[in-house]
Amino acid sequence: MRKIFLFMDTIFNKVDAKGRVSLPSDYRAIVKELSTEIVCYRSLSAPCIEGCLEETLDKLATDIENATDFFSETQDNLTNLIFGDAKRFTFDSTGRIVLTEKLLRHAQISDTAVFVGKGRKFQIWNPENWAKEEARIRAEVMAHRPVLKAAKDEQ
Amino acid sequence: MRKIFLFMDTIFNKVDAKGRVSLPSDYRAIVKELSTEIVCYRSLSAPCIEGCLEETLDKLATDIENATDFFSETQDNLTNLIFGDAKRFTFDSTGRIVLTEKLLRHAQISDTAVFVGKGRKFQIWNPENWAKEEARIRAEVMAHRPVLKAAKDEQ
DNA sequence: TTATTATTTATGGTATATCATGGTATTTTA
DNA sequence: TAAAATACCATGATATACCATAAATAATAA
Repeated sequence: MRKIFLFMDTIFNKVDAKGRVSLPSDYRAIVKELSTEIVCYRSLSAPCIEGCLEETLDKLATDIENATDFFSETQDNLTNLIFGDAKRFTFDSTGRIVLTEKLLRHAQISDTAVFVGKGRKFQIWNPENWAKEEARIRAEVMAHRPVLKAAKDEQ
Repeated sequence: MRKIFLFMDTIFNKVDAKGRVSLPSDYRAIVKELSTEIVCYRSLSAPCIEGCLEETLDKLATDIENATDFFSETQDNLTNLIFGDAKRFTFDSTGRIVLTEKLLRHAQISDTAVFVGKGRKFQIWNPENWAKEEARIRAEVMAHRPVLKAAKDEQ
């Protein structure tokens, strides 16, 4: 089995009237090689869709199982929110998934979707929102550059 | 055998006069693939029905047998409640289960049931109650953002 | 390098299968 | 035998799988 998998790059794909989008071919290759599936959900922190491998969520479910007992309410809220929102997406022979109305609305996506790699996860943005977000992140990282450097030096 | 099984998504289905509801097809696929059954019981903490795979309850029974240290009186009482309340639900050729009066009353469900995925478990809600509950959870999770972040980072 | 060809990928359209749901028949059991 | 529970059938709506073409990328030869 593949040791390394990383969602990378930024890809612009068309979304048709039915919500169909081609999953970037690199992403598809990962899914195939690991014989798993993609899971998507509304990001809790931004107006975008978040995606990961099903096994990533499975790991989370197992962690929760082990960390708490069957009746625990500690993580109860979290599981409702995450798993209640998440949905499995399989792609057809041409490599497309069909995004739901709920997800598209949350990310304000109409005719174009931007896939942004995040390593173990990826995000799907509306092009304009992503442009703004990228600029914001760049600015913030630049502003915190010295802190980042200091943190590295400390190790 | 399937590597991963997760109850996910939020699905609204009709409940007819006999208490019949379609089990979401994704849920049915899991039951079929693992050749097990669905078990439902009244949630101990909320006005909803809780469901899981029979083998999940079996695991719970085993865990309690083995974990003598944690065999507290309260846990013992809880298991009495769960196992005493739990009931197997098989679906017919069209994929429907028939919920009992007791369960429907507890969840205040009349004509529509909302299936909410929770990973290894799922819940069945009355639509209005679920809307309120979801809002409550969202608010609470946002307030405890740092905890969420820590939990997410662990995966 | 540049031109040409071969492959893979993206995307529009359509046929097909699946699903949810109302209804009916059959079996169970009280 | 009546009442209830269960299994089966029918249908419209929806989602899925498949086909065809265009675009883009990679590979090969000049």
